[in-house]
Amino acid sequence: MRRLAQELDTGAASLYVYVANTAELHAAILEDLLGTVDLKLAKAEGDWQDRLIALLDSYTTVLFQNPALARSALIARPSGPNYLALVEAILALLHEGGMPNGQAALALDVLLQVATATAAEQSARDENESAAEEELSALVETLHSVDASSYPRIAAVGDDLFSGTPEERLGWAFHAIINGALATPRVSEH
Amino acid sequence: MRRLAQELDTGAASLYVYVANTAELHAAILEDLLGTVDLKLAKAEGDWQDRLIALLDSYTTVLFQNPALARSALIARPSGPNYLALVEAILALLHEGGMPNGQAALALDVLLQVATATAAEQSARDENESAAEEELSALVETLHSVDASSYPRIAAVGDDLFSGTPEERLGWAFHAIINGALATPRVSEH
DNA sequence: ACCTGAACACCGTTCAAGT
DNA sequence: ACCTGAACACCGTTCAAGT
Repeated sequence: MRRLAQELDTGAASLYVYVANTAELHAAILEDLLGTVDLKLAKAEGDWQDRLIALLDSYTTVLFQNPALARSALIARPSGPNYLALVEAILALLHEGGMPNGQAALALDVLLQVATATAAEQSARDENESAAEEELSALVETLHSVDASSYPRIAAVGDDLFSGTPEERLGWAFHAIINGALATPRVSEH
Repeated sequence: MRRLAQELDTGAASLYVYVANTAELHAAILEDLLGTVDLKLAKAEGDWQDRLIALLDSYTTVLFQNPALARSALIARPSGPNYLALVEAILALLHEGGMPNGQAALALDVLLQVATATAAEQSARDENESAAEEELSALVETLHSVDASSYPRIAAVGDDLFSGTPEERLGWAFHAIINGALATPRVSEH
């Protein structure tokens, strides 16, 4: 609030004429930013699943550009036209892939959540790079030096826990969620 | 920091002898809290998949108990023995279900991320209940009154976007991710 | 080695007073 | 209706000085 007010050469109090609180401000900025998501990716050629993943990648990239926003997007979702257009595009692709509505509604949530959370995670690292590197190397060290008799599965999986680029890992996650959503009926057996 | 210091009848500065910053403090508290996750659920009777979901539910419940912590857990993961034990238990169940190591490593990430993000989302709502209710009803209203010709898929899916309890929705997400992870090889075709 | 008070540099939000 | 300054009630972190 104070930073934005300064940018606008006014006092922070003045902003409260236009916005109720910081959460609302964040949601408004995000809604605006969502205008830069490339919706044309949904209508390109190729497999519906690949187009959906391209669209989700575009959404993730947009969030990556604004660290603090990604974090608040996890909590306060926007509801403007740009957000609706993104939701519509995702639902349309899931429909094209033959996913029943009930499952598509849930898949939408999980896909956006994973994309948003990944951006939030990564952007936090950007803000404090040295600390993040230290923490990661500490975790890698811990997991490597882990006692194979106490933690046999961690030892067995080993390097796989960290292998692959973030992009590959996120791409796999999208694929897995889409595949799983297709195969998982909504009224399950328990 | 200041609140914890007050609780301990000391100044905030004193805490920096034991902890480098707030992120480290949060990670330490979370690591401690993870000791209350019920790992016995992994060794109970029944389907490995149901046991895995019970374990993930237990993890989610623990995070629900501490709102602020869930949010920071998305960014700074702990690396203590309780965290390792949880990771080991999840990997063991995925192994029991016949999931290859490479896929299990990625599935672990996605499952914990979804659980953590869900707790973070929900806990933020707890902190400002009235604002959250308003926001949700505004979103429901928006999605209901949406122009069916501009957003046909949103209109078609309709109530499914909000149906089901949070528990059911999260349970479905876990199921879908596990199913998808089993069916999605790591080196994909693109 | 551990603790302290005080200070620095920030936040979001409210409110009476102005135009 | 919109804007302002000032204040309130917070933060995390640092640092010189104490024990």
